[in-house]
Amino acid sequence: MLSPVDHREGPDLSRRVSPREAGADDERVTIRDVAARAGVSATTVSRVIKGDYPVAQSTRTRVLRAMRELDYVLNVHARALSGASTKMVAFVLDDVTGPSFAYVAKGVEQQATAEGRLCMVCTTHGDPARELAVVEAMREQRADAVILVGGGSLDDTYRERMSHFAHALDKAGSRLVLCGRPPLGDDVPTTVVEYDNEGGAYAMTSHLLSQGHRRIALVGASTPDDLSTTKLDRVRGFERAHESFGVPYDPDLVIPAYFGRADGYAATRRLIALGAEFTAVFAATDMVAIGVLAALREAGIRVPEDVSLAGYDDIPFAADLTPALTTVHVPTEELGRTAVRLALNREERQHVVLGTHIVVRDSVRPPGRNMVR
Amino acid sequence: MLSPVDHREGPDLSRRVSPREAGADDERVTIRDVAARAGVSATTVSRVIKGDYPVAQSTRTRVLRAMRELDYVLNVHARALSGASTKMVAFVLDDVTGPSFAYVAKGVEQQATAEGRLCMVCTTHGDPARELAVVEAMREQRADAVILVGGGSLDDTYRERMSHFAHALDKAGSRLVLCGRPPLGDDVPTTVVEYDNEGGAYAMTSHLLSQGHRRIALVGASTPDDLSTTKLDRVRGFERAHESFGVPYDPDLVIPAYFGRADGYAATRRLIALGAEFTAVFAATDMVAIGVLAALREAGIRVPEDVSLAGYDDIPFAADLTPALTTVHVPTEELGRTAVRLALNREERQHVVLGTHIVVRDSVRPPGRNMVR
DNA sequence: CATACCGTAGACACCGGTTTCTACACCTGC
DNA sequence: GCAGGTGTAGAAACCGGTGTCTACGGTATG
Repeated sequence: MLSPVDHREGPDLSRRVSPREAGADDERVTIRDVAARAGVSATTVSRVIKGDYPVAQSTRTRVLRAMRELDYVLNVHARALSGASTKMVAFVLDDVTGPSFAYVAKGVEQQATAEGRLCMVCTTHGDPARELAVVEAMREQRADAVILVGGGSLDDTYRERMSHFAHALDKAGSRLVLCGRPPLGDDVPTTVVEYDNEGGAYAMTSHLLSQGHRRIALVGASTPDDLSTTKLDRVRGFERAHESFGVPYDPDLVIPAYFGRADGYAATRRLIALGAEFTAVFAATDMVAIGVLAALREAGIRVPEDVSLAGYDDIPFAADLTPALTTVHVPTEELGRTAVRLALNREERQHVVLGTHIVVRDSVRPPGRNMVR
Repeated sequence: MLSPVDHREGPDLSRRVSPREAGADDERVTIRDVAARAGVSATTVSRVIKGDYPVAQSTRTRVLRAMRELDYVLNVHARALSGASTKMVAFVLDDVTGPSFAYVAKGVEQQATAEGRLCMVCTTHGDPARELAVVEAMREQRADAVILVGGGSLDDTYRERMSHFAHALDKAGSRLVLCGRPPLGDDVPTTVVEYDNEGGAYAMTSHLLSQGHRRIALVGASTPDDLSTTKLDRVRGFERAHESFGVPYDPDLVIPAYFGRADGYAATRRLIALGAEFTAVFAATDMVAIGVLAALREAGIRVPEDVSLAGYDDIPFAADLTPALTTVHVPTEELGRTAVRLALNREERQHVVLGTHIVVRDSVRPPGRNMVR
């Protein structure tokens, strides 16, 4: 409850400009208030806080006591303004409720905390325009790093503007991180943390083929309006595995679909209605797999007795489905941790690809006689 | 690639105080650089940005062009320092990967965006000390609102320090929001958004009782070291329903457990090993229910033929379990949205309780003859 | 013709820490 | 007894916007 303004100075130049006078109790305590109470200068208080300059023990004690008594809280904006890092990383994703995104978020948060950073989260709902706007906002915030998660757009003007941001952030001492999406180009200063999308799809398709499946439906290929790199890579792995096994695949079994539960469900119903022949379904994500499972079950098709089912992502619930879902594990948490670590420790390699591997559970079996249709 | 500094000005008063000279390419563009390029004062540029003061159209155009050419980015810290709101809300939760938390987060993010705010996320991993530290950090950030999600601690010194923060934030024009946890006291300036934990538990227990169940195991009661209010309320609903029905409940069937999948699993195995008699299990959360389900299945007990199972929270996967889980719906997204809305629009009521309701699916049936054991 | 007013724009202090440069007391050494 | 060093502390400029006060050209008014 100390007056925040020192009145020792003569009445001549005082009060003249004091916007403080209005609200009687708007008491924000500044470093100078602490200084006044401790009987030292603001400089000394600052030094006590930072601890990087010798301050006599007795002085330090007085200052600390004054801080406590006044309930002093540092103003990060003032600190940031005078050149210090903001100690903040920004994290941009499609949707917090995406089960894998949440785990990336956890990894980011974990590592950010470990490195003494706070964490901003922004969602884009898959809108590239909003993503660009959000990145711009992060430039205003002077974030230490801006982490973009999830498959990016391949649109040219989008890539160009994103490259611009990468350069701008770089010049400002910050960093653009692409997490789970491919680089923007060799000359663009970014940190890239990918995982082996194609390899996982290749491994899973190989697993299905080696179990004897010859007609595998892939649900979740690219739609004309969504050319996300994640999809492209997963489809490529699917194709490459067929080539390796010398097994041709039926293009009619490669079904474009978004990555939601409802999309898997709808696609499968359509597939069944069309009378397509298949012994296994490879869903491009576990969410899609859940939809596929529901549609199959509804049609009286048993999994895995009649049709095998594989997913992608290894979301936490994959193991709790009935049957437990065979899927591709993606190191989501590690993805987030790595993104932050690399962005803040620039001496490390700035492009890594994390491995994926298949997790065999109960939803895949060799095909029986009773092939669908 | 435009030179960020305008050199037209005479050499008379320039360069005098220019710490910029050192690093050749550390080009941060300020409002004054824009002003120089547009041939106006910094004040005018500021007015063009804010748009709350008349600026001649021709001047505005010149300024906007200069901003574009220099790739000017506003500095939010400078703005925040000179009194403006930070346009940020902070969001503090246990764990981003908790399925219900993610939905609260989504609601918070949604509403924050709608109100032109950015969103900080911090996790505490259930540690009250860390929660206090995080709230302190948010005070430093001058966030417009600090939203605490999830059952809080009942510890006295914790409550006292949290009350202190509430008062401090209030004085600073900010707001502490308790989301899904009870008020700290009448004199503490907080916004409280709860949901009817007890009512949901009451409704679900009533549902089970009305189906004829008389021996219902409650998995997920309070442990001595975790007296979270969420648990307490759910147990109370369970008890109150029994009273209403005039059915005594067996205290041995009220099992303390944490809220994880593994906890439900372990508790159920213990229950079975002990030879407890029950026809239904009410899991205190859906995650617990998943563990319970796994343990029952492992023991050869069918759900719902042999034992009925009910959950709490209505997480997105509840409908995809086999059998689809009967559970209590919690309006998580609305919880998040409401929290932000009330905190930023202070004229509304600052304490609301959202409703919960049961969602009947396939995991509950009237008890058959073959009761366990 | 002088005064008043309107629209527009600049000067300058200020927000709250940080940093550089300077200052002073005290001690050491010759 | 004085030059030089060391430990500690303060004054003032600065970071980059914003608010307030003043100023100036031009038109409307008495």
